Amino acid sequence: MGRMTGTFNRQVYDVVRRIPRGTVATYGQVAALAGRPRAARFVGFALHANPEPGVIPCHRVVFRDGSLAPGFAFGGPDEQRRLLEAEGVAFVPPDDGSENAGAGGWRVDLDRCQWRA
DNA sequence: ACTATGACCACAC
DNA sequence: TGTGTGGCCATAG
Repeated sequence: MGRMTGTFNRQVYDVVRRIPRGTVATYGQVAALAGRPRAARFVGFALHANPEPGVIPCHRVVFRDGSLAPGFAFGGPDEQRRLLEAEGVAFVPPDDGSENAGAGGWRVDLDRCQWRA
């Protein structure tokens, strides 16, 4: 395994690894903890290049809004939501009042489950 | 060696 | 209140 990760990515993975079970962190939050408050965008790419699936809990990283990533790599947003619910993460229905949506409408209750460093 | 692009978020107008 | 744009890491072609 050659060095395929730069300093920033390693910082990101290290932060994500420290997210406690049953809690979630936002991309911006991870970016800030990694030392790049304005690099939330690159956190997404860093996690997409997840070198150790199953080891790095990238499913605990969500949008600032609490919504999940549209193209989750482990089997779709529905799988990510399943993993989070299994850990006891609380979800809230869409503001619209329409709960027919799958994982797209439901969002994580950041008020209660966001990780605080 | 250079260009293009990708799981986002905060701010200006 | 809504829309547009900048930020700036790493990888592939």
